[in-house]
Amino acid sequence: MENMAQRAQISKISAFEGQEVTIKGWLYNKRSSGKLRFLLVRDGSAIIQCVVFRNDVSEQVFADADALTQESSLEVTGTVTADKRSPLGFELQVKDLKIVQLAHDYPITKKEHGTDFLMDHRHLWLRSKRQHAILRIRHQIIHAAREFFDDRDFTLVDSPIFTPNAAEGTTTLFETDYFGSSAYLTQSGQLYAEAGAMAFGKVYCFGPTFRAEKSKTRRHLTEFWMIEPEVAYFDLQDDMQLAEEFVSHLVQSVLKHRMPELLTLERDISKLEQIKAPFPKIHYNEAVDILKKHGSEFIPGDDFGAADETIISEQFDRPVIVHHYPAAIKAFYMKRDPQEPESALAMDMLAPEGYGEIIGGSQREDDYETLLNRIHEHNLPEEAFKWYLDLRKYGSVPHSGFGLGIERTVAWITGIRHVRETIPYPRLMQRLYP
RNA sequence: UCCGGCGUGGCUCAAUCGGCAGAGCGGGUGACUGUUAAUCACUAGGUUGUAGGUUCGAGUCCUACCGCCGGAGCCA
Repeated sequence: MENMAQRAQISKISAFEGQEVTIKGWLYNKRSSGKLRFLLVRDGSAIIQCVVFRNDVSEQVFADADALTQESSLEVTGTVTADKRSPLGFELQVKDLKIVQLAHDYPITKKEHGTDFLMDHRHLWLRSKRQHAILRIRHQIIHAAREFFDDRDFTLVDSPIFTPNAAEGTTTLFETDYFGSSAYLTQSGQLYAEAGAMAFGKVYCFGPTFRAEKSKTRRHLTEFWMIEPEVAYFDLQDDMQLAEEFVSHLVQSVLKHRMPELLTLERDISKLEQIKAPFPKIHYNEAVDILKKHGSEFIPGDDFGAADETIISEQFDRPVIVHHYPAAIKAFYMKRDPQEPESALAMDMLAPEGYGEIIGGSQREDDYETLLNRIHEHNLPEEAFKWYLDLRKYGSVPHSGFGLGIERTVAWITGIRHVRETIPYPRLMQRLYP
């Protein structure tokens, strides 16, 4: 391949109409008809059909086109032409072709495969259209999340992954050996974010979190990503408003920038278009009334099960925030409402269409003595929380925050059933490879 | 951990009442000048998850084990 045509990215190919370009990529699929070979070439940005006509190329080039197998890497040079038959709108009339490497027996074929097989080949599965669409939307959601907080003058203050103690008990933590003593993988960055809020006013952290729960459902991973804002001088009302504006922004950003991907996934766009703040906000007791009305066997005072969450969320056309949960079922650090001491100033946001809880948040306990008592009541080691208690000793203020699970949010917005496809390499109870 | 389901070529599946293990895709060979999961012809490819049992005969029935899937609990 001696000629030096300009290099083109397929997604930007319209700018090169009529010109000769070189595309470097991989063979996505190949079809043929007589003296024609249709090469579907992908370069990571998009897929373009490259047409090889026997009379236009050397014998060697035509033979190479014939020999190409699925996912072989190649460089192809030709003229960009507009074509109404093409989904992209453009094709490449091939003049020259160079095989970079010939792939043998690519395991993922054009017919359907089972999830377990595909997950065993997750490193290759990422090349498929559907996975591209999902992961590009994930990228958009993460971009929009950072953009949202950055535009509001939040500072990114990340929390550690190794932690000496548990935020809410130790049973669901992954324990690791840390130079002879124990360290746990974090299950929330929140406590550290609180320290950040006392230093910077408005902060967020964004990173992976780990839960050793033996959960086998479509909503659970053992390793997932969470974005957690925390704000000083913020009460529960402020927190709920921030949460609804945040989620609204994520959805609108995906609608604005990732419509082709949503269409690839056959997402019902009308369901997303109505996701605009404000969201409905209901008291825990109102949620209980809804469950009663719909014949649930729910026992007031308990936390909602998956079926209960679905019943509640089905009453609304956008995410619903449930607040004032019984303090008894909530974490030790949540502040109780002085007006109703049995209730925590806590809130959860339930996504529509049965995707479950995507946000959990609260106003935090800011009184030193009260928090110390809670730590004792929950049988947590006081020593490990000394630094956390310091925050209540040196200029304590009301503050609130929440955590949003990225994978559940991606599953909901993309409309895919299971969270395992919303992360490049899902970690599940039975899945640690690749 | 509990409940339910499924293990058959590389992949996705079929095989009637217990009676010759089959198809499509992928691989190989060939045909075709506009294919869209191209199509067509030919071809290779099997210890039916493992171990035992019932039977003249087991992919099919029974027992145990292993693996996976779905759901529950817990949570984001």
